[in-house]
Amino acid sequence: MKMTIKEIAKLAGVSQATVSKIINNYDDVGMKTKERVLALMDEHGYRPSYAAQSLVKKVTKVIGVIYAGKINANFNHPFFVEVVSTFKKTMGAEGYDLLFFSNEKFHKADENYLQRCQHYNVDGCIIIGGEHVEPSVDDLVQSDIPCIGVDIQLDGPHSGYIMTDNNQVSALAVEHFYLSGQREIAFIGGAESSLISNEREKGFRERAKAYGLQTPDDWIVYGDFFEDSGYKQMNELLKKERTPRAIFAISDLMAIGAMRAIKDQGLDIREFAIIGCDDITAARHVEPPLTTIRQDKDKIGRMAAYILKDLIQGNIERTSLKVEPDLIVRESTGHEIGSV
Amino acid sequence: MKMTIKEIAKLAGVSQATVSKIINNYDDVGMKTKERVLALMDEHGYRPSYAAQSLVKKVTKVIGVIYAGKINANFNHPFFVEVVSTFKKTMGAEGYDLLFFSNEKFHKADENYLQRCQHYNVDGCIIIGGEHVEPSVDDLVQSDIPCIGVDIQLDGPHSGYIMTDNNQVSALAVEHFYLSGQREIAFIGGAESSLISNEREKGFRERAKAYGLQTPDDWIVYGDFFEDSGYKQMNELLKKERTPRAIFAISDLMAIGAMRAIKDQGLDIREFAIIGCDDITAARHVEPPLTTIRQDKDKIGRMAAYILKDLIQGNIERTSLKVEPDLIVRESTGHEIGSV
DNA sequence: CTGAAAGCGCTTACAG
DNA sequence: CTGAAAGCGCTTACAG
Repeated sequence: MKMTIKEIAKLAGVSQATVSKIINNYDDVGMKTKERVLALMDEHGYRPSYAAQSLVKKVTKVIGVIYAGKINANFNHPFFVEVVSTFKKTMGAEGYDLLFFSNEKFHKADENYLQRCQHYNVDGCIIIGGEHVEPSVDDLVQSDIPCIGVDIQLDGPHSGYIMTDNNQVSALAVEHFYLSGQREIAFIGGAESSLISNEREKGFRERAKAYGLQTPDDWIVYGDFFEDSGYKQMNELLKKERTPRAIFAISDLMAIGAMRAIKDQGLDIREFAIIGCDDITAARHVEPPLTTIRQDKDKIGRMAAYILKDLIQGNIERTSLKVEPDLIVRESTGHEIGSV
Repeated sequence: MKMTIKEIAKLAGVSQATVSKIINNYDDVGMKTKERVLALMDEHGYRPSYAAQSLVKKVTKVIGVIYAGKINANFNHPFFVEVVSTFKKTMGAEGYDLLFFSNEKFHKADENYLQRCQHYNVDGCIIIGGEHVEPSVDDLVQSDIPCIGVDIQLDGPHSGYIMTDNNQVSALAVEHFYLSGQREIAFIGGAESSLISNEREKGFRERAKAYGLQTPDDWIVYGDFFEDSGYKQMNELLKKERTPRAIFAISDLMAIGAMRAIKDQGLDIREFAIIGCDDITAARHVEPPLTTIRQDKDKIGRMAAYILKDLIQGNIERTSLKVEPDLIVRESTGHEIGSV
């Protein structure tokens, strides 16, 4: 059933070498021979074996996909799934397939990303960054395998990384509050160990200062990006002596949790101004619809693919890119200027 | 840097064959030799080449993932992403990695799932079913490569499939309407070519009949599973001479669209009873929270993995499984009995 | 324009 | 308990 090059060669009455040259588009093969062989390959549905090819060539046309870190970098994470989806499409158009490493056996001490990449001989890989990244990621990044990081800073000899300009994320939120007449803002961050959360907090503080806005220290609290933590932190904020009216939560889920907390306290949600982050589907559907900062998932996925391709082809070496976020204004900040 | 078995053998002062036996856990190797070689492999981070191994062995420990059909079966589809996520975890625990085929080059006439599976020599594959499935899927399913289908009926010699009991999906919805005192129900289906939509419609009609409920023919309409189509179809329903008060939409997004249509018409949403399907995140957050029929994504993904494993090991041949859905009662059907 | 031969990194009877 | 040798399905100088 499954044919080999040898059988095709015999059928065509030529040597293996000739068939191989046709497969690999060498131009020193006679037209008639070529046509005959091509027809035969087509007829028998012949496809050269990946294993044999990759054993002798260096190229595999396979990209490894790694979700690094124990938290927030999962296959079904709503942000990353969009990024990876676009990445997959873009790489797919170039003929690459994606190999997703499972790390369920990772407690086994000898598991190691570099080894696995070498085992499969992938042409390159994409690393999705979560929190508490395994040290073995670094061995991979320092190797000569091209790597592109998303939301993780990679500094290997053939690596790059890409992420949203998180400073700008906060800038947009703070600016929008400022233009809405808010003068005091609370901040609900993610885990304190999170690179993303830290960048956004830094941007938040700087920008608030630049606009002369107040950000009392006890109005800066931390959740874990999920809804319940937003609910809990908002309740804490509402217990303070002075309570905030403007809240920037660095994930939509936390913002939604915060809205729920406000309602559950019997307060009027219309008297609060809330901004989230991500623009998940639910953001449009909560009451009131949530103003949010959207990351350009599409661009991130697409650029990650382009950069990785350039890295693989040796067109570039180290590189990094920040992608601009967008402000999406909805009613949770009380008005509808430029609503999308 | 990247070692071969030959180098390890030389370092250890034994033959390749001996090293190979150690890698493959043959038990006829001396303890001391084994330990020495193992230590060496560890020290040098040696990992046998996938290509070389798979060339000579039949097993690859790689599973192909195929999103078949042009519609509704995407990498980032909210339902399938959960299913595949659990599938990945379960297979991962067994040491399998997942290879996602890209089908961006698919217009190229010679693309063919069977060929690609053979090319990579995958141990088996999972096929996610959408609409308008490519005929080439059938060649794969009829081959001797084990296949497990999700939301697609597969009848190959070594294949199985799994999906929610769609008849039961409708049964739960109809029953809930019946118990809420509704006596006339409208139905918003998906594309008419959709297997899932057809099963649900069939179940809906049968069960409504069994309960003696009215389902006027012009109250049975079709969208495309997305929000806007629900909005549009609901508007059509509201133009009828007699308009429905109870609506079963076979996706949450369409249900949410329908709710929006009702509100936009200036009608009181509280006078309608609406049931969706899927239990997406937004279902909890719309006003009023949406009653829905939840599919057990986790179980589907897990069972798909178990079945595929059994298929690969030859423990079973053809098989199929229906998974029970759950009714999640929220306020869109007017009361809160047994709310989750 | 075509083919013989070596080699890619492994595994597996087989012989000792 | 260990190793020499053939073979898995390809590609690539090289010679003709």
